[in-house]
Amino acid sequence: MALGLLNEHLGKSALKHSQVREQVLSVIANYPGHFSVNDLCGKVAEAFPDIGKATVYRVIGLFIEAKILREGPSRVDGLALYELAEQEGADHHDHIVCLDCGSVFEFHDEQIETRQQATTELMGFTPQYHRHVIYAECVKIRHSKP
Amino acid sequence: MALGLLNEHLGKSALKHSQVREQVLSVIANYPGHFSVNDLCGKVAEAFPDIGKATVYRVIGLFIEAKILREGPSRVDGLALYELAEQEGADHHDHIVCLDCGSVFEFHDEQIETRQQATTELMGFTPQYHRHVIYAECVKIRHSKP
DNA sequence: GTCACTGCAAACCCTTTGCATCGAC
DNA sequence: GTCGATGCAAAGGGTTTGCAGTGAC
Repeated sequence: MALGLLNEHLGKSALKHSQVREQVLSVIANYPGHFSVNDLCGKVAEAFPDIGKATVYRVIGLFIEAKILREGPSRVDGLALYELAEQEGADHHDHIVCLDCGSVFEFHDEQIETRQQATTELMGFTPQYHRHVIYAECVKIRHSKP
Repeated sequence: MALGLLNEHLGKSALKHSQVREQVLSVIANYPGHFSVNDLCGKVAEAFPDIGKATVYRVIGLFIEAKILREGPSRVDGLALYELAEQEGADHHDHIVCLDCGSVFEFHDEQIETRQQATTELMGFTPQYHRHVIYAECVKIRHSKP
C-alpha cells in the first residue's frame, strides 16, 4: 500500500530509502483516524523508542509530499491533524469536528464537491485541494470519547 | 457599525469600555481584507505606537467573542487570518487562497451552504460554523500582489 | 567514499501569562 | 477606591534548524 507510494516518491527524487521512514510508515498505517504530530510521536516512541521527534516532523513532511498523508481538519484549538491520504480514485471526504468532545467525523457530498470545482473555475482558478471543516454540536450523544 | 457591536458586547459583560479597544477597532475598520495578528500589530503600531502586542492579541479574542471579527482562511503556511465578521443577515462567504501568490479571494455558494447544513444535520449534528478554504492556482494572472 | 538521514539540543515563531501600573466607572 | 485593562518581559508550546555521527548506495 502506502509503502509503494513512498518508494515511488523516493525514486523520483535524490532521496534515500531508510529503515526509519519505513518504521514510521508502519506506525501510521496502523493508526486509525486523525492524529496530531504529537500523537504520532507518542505512538512511534512506543514502537521505536530510538526515533526522535525531529525525524517524525521531517518524515511527515516527506509523506505529505509523497501524498501518503494529507493535512486533515484542525482541532478546535487550531492544532493540525493528519490522516492517511485517499488512494488514487477513492472517495475524498471532508470533516465534522464535534464541539462537545472534539471527535472528528468524516462526510462526503458529491454536490458540494461539484459546486466547489465549478465555482472555483468560474473565478479563474484551478482548484488543487481544499479544507472543509464543519464545527458542530452533536444533538444526541451518539458517540463516546474520553 | 462595529463599534455598536463592541459596546453591546461590553454591556452584556463585566468588561469595561476603553480607549485602546476603540483605537484598535478603528484600525481594523480601515483594514481591507484578511490579516494576521502580526499584520494588525504592525498597522496598530503605526497609528498608536503605545499599544502593545499582548493587548492586540487580547483585543482580537475579545472582538471574536463580540462577533466583530471572525477567523478567516489559513495561509498556506498555516498562519490564521482574521477578517471583519459579516453583519447579521449579510451573506456569509468562504475563501479561495491563490497558491501562486497567497492572495485571498471570497466566494459564496448557496447550494454548498445548504448541502452543508443538511448533511451535518443528517449525521446528528447542529452546525455552528465552518471553515471552507479552497487552495487553487490561478489560470491567468488576473490579480496582482507583491 | 559520498551524501543523505538521524538524534539531540538549541533556536524560532507565535501566543499566552505574571505582574506592576494605569484607567474606567 | 475598586477592579478591569494595559505594557513589558518572560514563559509556553509547537515546529524547525545546526551539527556531529550514522547509514544507504
